[in-house]
Amino acid sequence: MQITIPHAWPADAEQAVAIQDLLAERVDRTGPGPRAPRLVAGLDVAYAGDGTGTDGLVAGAVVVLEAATARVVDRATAVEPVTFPYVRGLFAFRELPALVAALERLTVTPDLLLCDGHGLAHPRRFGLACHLGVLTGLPTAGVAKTPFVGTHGDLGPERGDGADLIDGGEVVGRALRTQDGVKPVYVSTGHAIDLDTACRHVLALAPDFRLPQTTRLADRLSRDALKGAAG
DNA sequence: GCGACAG
DNA sequence: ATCTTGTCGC
Repeated sequence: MQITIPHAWPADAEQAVAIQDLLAERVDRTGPGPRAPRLVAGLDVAYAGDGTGTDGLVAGAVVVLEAATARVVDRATAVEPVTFPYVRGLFAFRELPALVAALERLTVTPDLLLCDGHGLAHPRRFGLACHLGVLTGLPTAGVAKTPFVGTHGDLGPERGDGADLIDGGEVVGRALRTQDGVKPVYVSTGHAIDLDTACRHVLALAPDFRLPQTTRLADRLSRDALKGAAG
């Protein structure tokens, strides 16, 4: 799929924030989004060299699963130099170049993108999942391993239990337990999907492990791509 | 100023 | 995120 970046590349954090504020208006918060997506893609990156600075490489990976069978139907990677430092709330600008390049190498168009990180659960309501949603026009959701913004009450101990993430008086995501007695993941919508639907898909994609298969496979693929390119 | 900090 | 020794639990 061809992707056009609708903004100049930011030279510093201030410009990056301005871009987020601008593009945040383009986020589609309408639900329900795809009830039964045929193809679900997982995205992740791996770094070589400095994990926070601008010296290393970033490998982006996309793995597309057929939801009904959990079979891999497509995959793509791209390795790029890191061009933006790690700044809280702005790490999308570190990962976007590699992820967009990988998405462009896909031979199919996914019905849903699951990103490693947050979507609306972001200080400016524009986390990586929202950014990728606006760029691609596809439904997206974020699955993060640790909370970022917001607070939530206690959630039950069993798989499927959840508690809404509240920030600034609004629901921005949900702490969702995907395995009995295991730490929850943090799901937030990115673009063109609602929270309940996103959580349903995340749960369905995580039958055996804490993280969805899409994320696990993309994580492994991004590390492999890095080895083949750098190390 | 201090602590915390998506990946 | 990545590096990496040591440790706990199944």
